[in-house]
Formats: sequence, structure tokens, C-alpha cells
Amino acid sequence: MPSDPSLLRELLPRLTELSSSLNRGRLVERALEASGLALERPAITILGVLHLAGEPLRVGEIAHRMKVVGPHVTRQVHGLESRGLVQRIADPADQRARLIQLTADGTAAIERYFGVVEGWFTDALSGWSAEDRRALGALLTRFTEDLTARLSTLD
Amino acid sequence: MPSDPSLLRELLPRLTELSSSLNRGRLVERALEASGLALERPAITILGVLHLAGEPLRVGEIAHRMKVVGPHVTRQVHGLESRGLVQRIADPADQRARLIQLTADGTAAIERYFGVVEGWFTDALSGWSAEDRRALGALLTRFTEDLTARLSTLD
DNA sequence: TATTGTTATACTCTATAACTATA
DNA sequence: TATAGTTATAGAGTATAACAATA
Repeated sequence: MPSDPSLLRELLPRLTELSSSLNRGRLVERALEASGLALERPAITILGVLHLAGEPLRVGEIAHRMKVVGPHVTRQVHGLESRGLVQRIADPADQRARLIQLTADGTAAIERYFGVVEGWFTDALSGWSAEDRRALGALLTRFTEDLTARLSTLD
Repeated sequence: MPSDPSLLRELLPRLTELSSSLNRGRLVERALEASGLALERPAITILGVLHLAGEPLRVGEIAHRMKVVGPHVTRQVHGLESRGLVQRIADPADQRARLIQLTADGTAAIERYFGVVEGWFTDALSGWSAEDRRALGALLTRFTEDLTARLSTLD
């Protein structure tokens, strides 16, 4: 029962535009530049996942959270390791696995990056009421969850 | 004056997740499959832009709306033309330009595709009140506009 | 035999540079 | 000389396949 088809007609282009701004609008590239980081997009995403987790994660777990496959993470982690931003440590529970851990430099890098992006978001929302901000956060969270759930049933 | 830093801390991962679901979560690929279309992602995006415009567009205008460069559109249009989904017609106002026009098959294809995606969105929002749907649409529109405006000032 | 990760390779998406045709 | 589009090439991001090591 699509109670408001016109809303859906509107929502789709908006999401496309938002996604476009976030992905190809060079938000990530600009933020990396502003943070003084010479990293590629997947690399900073890995740092973000590790920072959000607050603990070392396996390669497979990082891949799962990024919705990508293992080999992609492996390659990016090598680059991050050579730059001294992450360390690979043995998983005491399983000798096959490797735990990826942020170094002090890695933690500083991702916090600098997040600070830049959050500054821009704060600017963008500067004209918003506290209530509207809260509402956006809540609705977006719920929408993401419901959409993700619906898509997962397609498998 | 970031009135609610924790909201921003929350918003960012949500947007990343949403973007991930839309872009790499294979939503487009699945919808193409469900619509019986053997097209690539940029190709269906071009059909969507043309459908939304409701009139033939120049290559450069399509590129502008997709936020990509011209050569990318040229190549995709060739594929669409060979599949009979668009036509290239001369622009009567300028002999250098080409107008890209949806064929009947192309119109049918993009409408089938949108129908599938909208069905999924409708499912995802089935538990939502009309008020919440309206609020999401309005807030998302405003957010996209404000964020796009903020990012454009970085140039 | 199943799982974790790595190496090697290939495909998709998009950009830059050089060029053609028309304005 | 500037603009619309095309052709050719290159690079970033991600996937699949084959393999190694451990469980």
C-alpha cells in the first residue's frame, strides 16, 4: 500500500544526489587533503571502521563492515601498514587470523579527518533547529535500518 | 557552535552505511536484474536522468546532471544506442551538439526499473506513518541542499 | 574438510589529454 | 578562438579465482 507514491518519486532523486555529493563530489578527497593525509578512500574508510570499533579487528571483519571482499582489505591494509598507521598483530585465539590495530599515528589521522568532516557538517546544519537535527538523525537511522533489512531479504 | 557533536558522530556512520547500501550494496545491480535489464550502472543512471528531465538532453547536460565528465557519457550513450534504448538526434539549434532521446524501449526499461526500486522502498517504509515519511523527505531534501551548498564553497 | 588470509588477475567507473567539427 | 562532442588512454576501486596456512 504505497500511501504516497509521489514521495518515493521525490526521495529517489534526493538519495541519488546525496550519494553523489558524498561519493563523487570529492567530499572524502577534500577532507583528506584538508587533513594533510595522502591516503586513498578505502584506506581512510578502514581507519574509520577501526576507530568506530574501538578495538583491533580481523581482516574479514573489516571487509564485512565495509561490505567489500577480503582481498581488497588485505591490499589496503598493506598500504596503511607501510605508512605506519596500522599494525598487524597475531590473534591469540586463532593463528590463521590477523588483528589489525590502529597505531598512535593512525588514531591521530582518523581523528583529524573526522574533525574536518564534522566541521563541514556542523556548518551545513548551522541554520537548523536542534529539533530538526535530532529528527534527521533519528529518521535517517531508521530509514537505513529498514532499507538494509528489506534488501537483505532479496538474498 | 556544534550544538550536538554526538549527533554528528552518529550521522556520519549512518550516511556511510546508507551510501554503502545504495552504491555497493548492489541495490542497482539487483534492481537491474529484477527488471530484466542487462545494463551497467552508469547506463541506467543516464536513462533515469533523461526520464526525469522529460525531454531530450545534450551529452554535456547529462554529464553535468550526473556530476561526471563528457567522455564518460559519450561512451555509455553508445552502448545504450546500440541496444536501442536511446537515439541521437541533431540539435536544430547547434550542429555541433547531439540531443539524446529515450526510445519507447528505453522509456519502458527505466519505468520498469523505477517500479522495482520504488516497490522496495515502499516495503521498507511500510511501517512508517505518513507524517514520518513526509518528514524524512523534507529533511533529506534540506540536508542535501545545505550540504551541497557548503561543499561548493570549498572550491 | 572448512576457514582465514594472501596473491594474481580482471572488470567497472571515471578522469585527463588530444583531437574533430562547428560556432 | 571557443565550444560540443569523440577517441584513446590511464587510474582508482572492487571482484573472482587460485593458493597457503591453520583449524
